[in-house]
Amino acid sequence: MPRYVTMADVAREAGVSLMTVSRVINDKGEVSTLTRQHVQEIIERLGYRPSNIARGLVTQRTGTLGLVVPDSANPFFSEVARGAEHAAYAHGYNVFLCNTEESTEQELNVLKSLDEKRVDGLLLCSSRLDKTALHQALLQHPVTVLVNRWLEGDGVGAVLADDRLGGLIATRHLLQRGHRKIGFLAGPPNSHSGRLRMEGYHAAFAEVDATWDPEWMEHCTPMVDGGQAAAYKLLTAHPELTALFCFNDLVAVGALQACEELGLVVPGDVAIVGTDDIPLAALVRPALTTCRVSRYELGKQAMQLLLKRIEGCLEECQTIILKPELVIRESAP
Amino acid sequence: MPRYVTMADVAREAGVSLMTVSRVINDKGEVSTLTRQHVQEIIERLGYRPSNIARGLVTQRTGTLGLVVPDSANPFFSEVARGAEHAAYAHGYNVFLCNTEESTEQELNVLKSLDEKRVDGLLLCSSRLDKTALHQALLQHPVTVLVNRWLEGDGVGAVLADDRLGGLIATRHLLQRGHRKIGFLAGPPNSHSGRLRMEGYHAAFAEVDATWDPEWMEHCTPMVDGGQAAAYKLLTAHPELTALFCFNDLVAVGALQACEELGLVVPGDVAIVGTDDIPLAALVRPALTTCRVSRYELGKQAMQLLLKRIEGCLEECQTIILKPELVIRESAP
DNA sequence: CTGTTAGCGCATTCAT
DNA sequence: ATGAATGCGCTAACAG
Repeated sequence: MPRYVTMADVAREAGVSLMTVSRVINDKGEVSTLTRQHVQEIIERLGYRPSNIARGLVTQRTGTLGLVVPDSANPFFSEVARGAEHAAYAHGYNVFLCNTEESTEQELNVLKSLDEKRVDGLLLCSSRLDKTALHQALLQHPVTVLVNRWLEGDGVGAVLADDRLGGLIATRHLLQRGHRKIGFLAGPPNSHSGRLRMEGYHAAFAEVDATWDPEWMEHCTPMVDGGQAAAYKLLTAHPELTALFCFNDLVAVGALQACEELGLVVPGDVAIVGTDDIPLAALVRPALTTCRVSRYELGKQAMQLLLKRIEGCLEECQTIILKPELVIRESAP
Repeated sequence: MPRYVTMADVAREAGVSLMTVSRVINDKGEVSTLTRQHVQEIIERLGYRPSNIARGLVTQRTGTLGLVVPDSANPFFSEVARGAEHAAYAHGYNVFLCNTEESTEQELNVLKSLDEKRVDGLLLCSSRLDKTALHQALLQHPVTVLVNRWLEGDGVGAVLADDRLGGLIATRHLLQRGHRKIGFLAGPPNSHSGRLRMEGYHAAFAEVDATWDPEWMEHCTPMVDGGQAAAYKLLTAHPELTALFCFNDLVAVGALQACEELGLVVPGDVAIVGTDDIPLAALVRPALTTCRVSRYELGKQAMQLLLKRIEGCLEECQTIILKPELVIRESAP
């Protein structure tokens, strides 16, 4: 394992001092064009790469960021991550990707490890920590921006989708098409987004003076299996339902499968609206009508906000809310 | 921005020397249980977190790894990444996620940035660099393991799927079902995997003394759009084809769409076999028959190999080859 | 325009 | 069982 080339090696070889090399590297201070070129050559020849870790020790900035998500293989978060990574890289930062596996203990662990790595900033997606624990955790941390999660009070940034509006426009669409008995596959009971979507769902009924039945709602795990089971149960118990609004597209796909099992035609017998517009949504048959928030944009904007705050603009707009839009496809035309 | 608590702060507060604190942190050397507890308490109270970057400067090990993928939002790589990240985290490492965006220039850039971060090791997935450039790049780098890419000669580790075998069993399945005119949607021309799958495709024909026509092959971008366009073209030009073997599942989904447009029933008129078994494969209708390699396993095994090599076992088994298995669903029963 | 001195936060080596 | 000195590779603040 041959040692890394150091600045001292370059300086010796070039016959100059450390500082001159440092200046060339950082394009700082006045260095004569001649020596600059000379040093440049030596750097090339020796294949010198400045150590960001040594540099970080003195500058107190590592050029690294932490990105914490529940599950980076989930198509939702993988897109958010990509948007975030892209924006970070454009500003010269590298990002640590950390999965919490939906576990709060693991979430605390990764936050600690990122802290020890001295990341310059933190992007925390869909944190499952409760208010107190989250506050506590952020105290020890550098600049933080939350994605898909809101925290009252202090000055942490946040980027969110307007989930209430999402629930509203999705349900409104179904109501406009004449549906009155609309089921809601609500996702996990402790999901903040889920609660907001429910509010929107109720608000839409209120707009047209229609009434909803609490029995029309069913919680489920936010995946295909969960959606299938919940849809099966709901449609069996309430054959009067003519439409379903779903927590996310995976759940909606599960609902599609449940309808298939029950011999119900979509959208003829049951119309279905999902949420998120993951790539899958356009590929299943019937293709899903769904409520889109750009996940890539979510990640990108969050990262840009984080970077601004790192660069010092802590007063910078604290909360960004992305509006969803309805994408009408076959499952609820 | 309050300064981080340092070891000196802890030492002063505890009334001991730096070394004692260091020993407590690293669980090293003999420290009396009493002082250990005392120091422990102060650490808790002050919320001290050792700086991995300072530590890295002296130990020459950062506890960080680089993970380079073409596109982390691609379901294939996002699963690989998750397996890799999981394994790394289990060993106390954090991983930098880097996207190359399928660009070799970008790939070189991220490799450079990871080098400057002094990562302890590198997991390089589906590198698009040619042999020479790859060799050149790896020279400057610490321990490296390749995923989905083979490089002859020196001692870099590699974990790959047996793509030739994949092509073989997929095509063999179609031949066994009586198909003789089988098209091949081959993916990008410069894809190594694609070439191997083609070999397997040809080998399967040879097994049963059947012949294939070079005209039955069509290159395409490895995504839904690419698959759709290529399948459309191929099926139009060669109406005699009764089956398609596809570079990956996204391409296969594109082929499904092309069949729909052309009024061809799958699998009645055209049978389709994909590759990878991404989650989507089971969700489209008809569900895809496909050739599965566990992507999670690919990432996990690669990372474990990398870690072993970092820990010193450079002679450790250099190449791991994962066998694919055929998953039979509706598109080619 | 260039070099010198100092120190970032920690672990290693040697002393006590 | 504990502490003092030294240096990891680099930049910031001064000097010259």
